[in-house]
Amino acid sequence: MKKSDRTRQDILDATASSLATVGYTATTVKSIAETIGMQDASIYYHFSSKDELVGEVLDIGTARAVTAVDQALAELPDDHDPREALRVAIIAHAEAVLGGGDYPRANVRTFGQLPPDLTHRHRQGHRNYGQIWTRLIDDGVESGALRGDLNRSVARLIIIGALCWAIEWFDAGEEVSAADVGEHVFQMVVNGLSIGEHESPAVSV
Amino acid sequence: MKKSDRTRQDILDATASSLATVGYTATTVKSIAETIGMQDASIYYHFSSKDELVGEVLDIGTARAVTAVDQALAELPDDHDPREALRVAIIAHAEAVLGGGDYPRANVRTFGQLPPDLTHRHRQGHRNYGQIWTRLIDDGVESGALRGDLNRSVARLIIIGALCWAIEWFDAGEEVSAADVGEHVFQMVVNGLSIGEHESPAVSV
DNA sequence: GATTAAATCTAGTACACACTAGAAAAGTCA
DNA sequence: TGACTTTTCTAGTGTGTACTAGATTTAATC
Repeated sequence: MKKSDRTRQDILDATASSLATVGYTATTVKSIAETIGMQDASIYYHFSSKDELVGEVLDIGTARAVTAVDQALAELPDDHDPREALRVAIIAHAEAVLGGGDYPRANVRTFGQLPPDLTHRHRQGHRNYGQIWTRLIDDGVESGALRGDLNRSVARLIIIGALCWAIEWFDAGEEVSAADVGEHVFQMVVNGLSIGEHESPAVSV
Repeated sequence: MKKSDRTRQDILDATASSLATVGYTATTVKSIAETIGMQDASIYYHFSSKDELVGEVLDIGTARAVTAVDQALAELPDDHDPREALRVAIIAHAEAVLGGGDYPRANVRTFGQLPPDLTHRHRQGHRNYGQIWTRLIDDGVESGALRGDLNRSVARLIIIGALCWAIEWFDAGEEVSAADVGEHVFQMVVNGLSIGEHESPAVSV
């Protein structure tokens, strides 16, 4: 039972890496097998189909992202500012998706290119993840720290979107770190780019 | 010479629509041909390959997005606030990509799932588009309207990212319009979600 | 209406893909 | 060692893809 588990893990790792770098379509069963020195047919001893394999990778990815954010929030002091909670969550997400391992990256990278079955399978996971952010924003608005004149759902999706899209341009080799990206998103989205006084005109939505 | 041009246009339209809704891989030559009531082989009378066809659609998409933003900026009064320029550009982008036609949507939707050749082909177009935003941010910082303590390149990519990712969740049928999304991005990114006083700690990047 | 050109179709090729069946090898344990 | 199980391989199938060649039809021109 030992060998099988290790090979299985190798397959998952190789798949996560491939998904994260080249996406769903370019991730073929053959290419996965090649990176771990196997024949493509051998993959099917461990997984019943490509999509089951990919699905498992994506499950791990969401789980890791959720854990990263939850853990960061848990480390906050009890009397924290709601803005600080948002900051910590944003940076944790950025580090998980940009700086972290292949699994969360695979999740974001393949978003929008998965076959319907897989998309549907992960809908619930995404919803759960979204709820973390919904609560953060609700807390901020209800405590009076954040503006209440914006559509909270749209605000949530904009924050997550800015972070997710970063995977398309972020380069781990450059001088800007994953945490830097998170800090920038926080600064912009919470404090704003503007200097000094500015009206915050009510937005009718 | 008339018939050919019209058919060619039909092919381009069908391709743009397909790319915008199902992405690159699921857009097959056969499916394109079917939507316009042709045989797949007939496509090759008008285009030499799938990627040449797709490339042309993407070219049109970038051109339309650039035009939309440029036009919106051109309509501003001469003494406009740099923040207002950013606002107008953001909303124009949102409307072009979310509410507009299939061509700009195809561009954003297929980003990250194109074969290397096509990706490379459009790199310059994206650079040009990015420069519009670079100028807007530079103007804002240099006029003193926007903070200068953030990495401008990162800021630019975060704004564009928030807008581009919106294509993944935006639903034209809902009560939130494309312009609403743009307005939200502007409000968050420029004015910030925060209420009242807040330190803007220098970010070291 | 006949002749030519433009446009589309029929019928295929070649290839990459996910996946299968059964033989072979590698590992396990008495 | 020998019997058994687990794991991997060899060799294939079927399907969907982009794309081609040549016949056929449709449109334009004289």
